[in-house]
Amino acid sequence: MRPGTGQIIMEQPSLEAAFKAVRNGISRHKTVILAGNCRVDYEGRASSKLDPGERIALIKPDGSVLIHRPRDYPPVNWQPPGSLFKTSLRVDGLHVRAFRKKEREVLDVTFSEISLLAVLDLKDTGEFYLYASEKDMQEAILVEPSLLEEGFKPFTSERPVEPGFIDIIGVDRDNVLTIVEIKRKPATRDAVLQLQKYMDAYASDSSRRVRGILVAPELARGAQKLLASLRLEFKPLTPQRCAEVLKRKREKSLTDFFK
Amino acid sequence: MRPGTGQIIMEQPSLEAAFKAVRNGISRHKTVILAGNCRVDYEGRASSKLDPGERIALIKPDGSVLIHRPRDYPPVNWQPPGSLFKTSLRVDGLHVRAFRKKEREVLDVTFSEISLLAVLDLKDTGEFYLYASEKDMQEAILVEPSLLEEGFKPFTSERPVEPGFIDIIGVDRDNVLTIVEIKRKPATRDAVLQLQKYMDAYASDSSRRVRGILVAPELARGAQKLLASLRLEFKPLTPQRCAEVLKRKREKSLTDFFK
DNA sequence: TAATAAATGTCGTTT
DNA sequence: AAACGACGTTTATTA
Repeated sequence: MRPGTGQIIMEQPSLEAAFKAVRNGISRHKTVILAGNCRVDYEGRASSKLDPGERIALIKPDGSVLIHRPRDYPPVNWQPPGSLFKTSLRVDGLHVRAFRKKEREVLDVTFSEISLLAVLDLKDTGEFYLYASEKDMQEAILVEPSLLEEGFKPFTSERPVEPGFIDIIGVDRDNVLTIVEIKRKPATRDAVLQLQKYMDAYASDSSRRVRGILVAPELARGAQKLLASLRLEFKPLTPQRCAEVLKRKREKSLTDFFK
Repeated sequence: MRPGTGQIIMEQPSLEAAFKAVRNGISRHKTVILAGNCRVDYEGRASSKLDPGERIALIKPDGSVLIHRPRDYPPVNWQPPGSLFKTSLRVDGLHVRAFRKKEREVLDVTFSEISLLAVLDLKDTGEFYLYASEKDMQEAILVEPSLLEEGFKPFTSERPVEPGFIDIIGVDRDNVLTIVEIKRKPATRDAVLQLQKYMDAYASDSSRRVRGILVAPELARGAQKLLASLRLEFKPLTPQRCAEVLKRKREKSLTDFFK
């Protein structure tokens, strides 16, 4: 262990040395990384057996465990936060049991060989911001149509999100049919053409006037000219703004519920 | 790098050294672990920003990426298999971009400080066996009622899985009403009492004889006596066996489909 | 390629 | 505690 870092990193440690470091690391709520040959057994809602092979085990201070093979996005085995641990040294290797009493789930990992052991003291207080997806922008406009423009009335069925290809369809304050295409990134010429395609579909079987509005945080360079020539409109709106509106609406509905 | 192991492990490497090792490791399809202070930006179906903090980045040979904070089960940011990489050394640190062109998703990780770097060559060919859950055992008996006993006929609606509290209900070869309670683990006294509860519910509004069968891989010690005194029955059956039956059935139905 | 269903889904909120 | 819905769901299966 290097002084000042508070972390332990061992390459090809003996099982005995690894055992001590892992047990110590877990009890002190450090983040433990183990890489090497292991077998894994899970018993709970289902049960599983993973024959020996080289994987990475990640043990977090909050009691979550992840066993990762050198492929695939999801862990092959895992245990959610709140797990308890028992570490032991056995004849077949270093054994770590992660279990949740309440859920009656047990995860057993047995390392017969360890190529890397790291006990890290990770400090992570950084904020995580998740901005809304296009779907959320759609929902925001449906619950607060003035985000598009005053007087807009979307056609809504029971469900807040309409199926189909057109993001939103409705009528404006003058009862003019209005088709809305939403992009969460600067709208390109492609986005304009996409909207035009929907416009064509409606214009073909209707002689009524139809408005087409492209909603996006901004309009990309080449798109502006095309938009104007096709007599389409642009409404600037950011996913962030939509996220705020949705959040406020949810808080409001909660307030209404309690009053 | 230790000869014979084919792996690189560096503690507190310089960003320059880390850059070379990471770029090399990714291009050679090794498993790369990075731990240290980083910021993460994601842009795709949604967008996210993760302010600086200490995390673990896992880059797999199949092109999947996982960014793990020292808490929580799911990764805070990720990229599924098939991602492409661009690694670069910038003024603000070691930058790794994982992107998927088709899905138009980009993940950017920038390490300003690295406490651990590991480039591993994990060999993992071990088989993974997932045995059935209780629900799967239920389905196995419904598609192959002889698993319970010859002549058993479960009441089945359109769907193979019946809703409700009783696992399976049906009639035996003599047309006697039969209630089945399934446990995927050794059945305890509680399981016996649970079955008895369902029996009582049926006995109360019916004078017909009713059989109660407890299905489980084995009968726990204390349960055997209770079972006998309540005149209930036990049928040994393992989740593994059910999984095999289901697999065979699926293969058969596939064969029938093609002939 | 698109639609559907399952997952040891997980994780939150609401009842 | 149970139920319901969302998720950058992911994943496999099927039309």
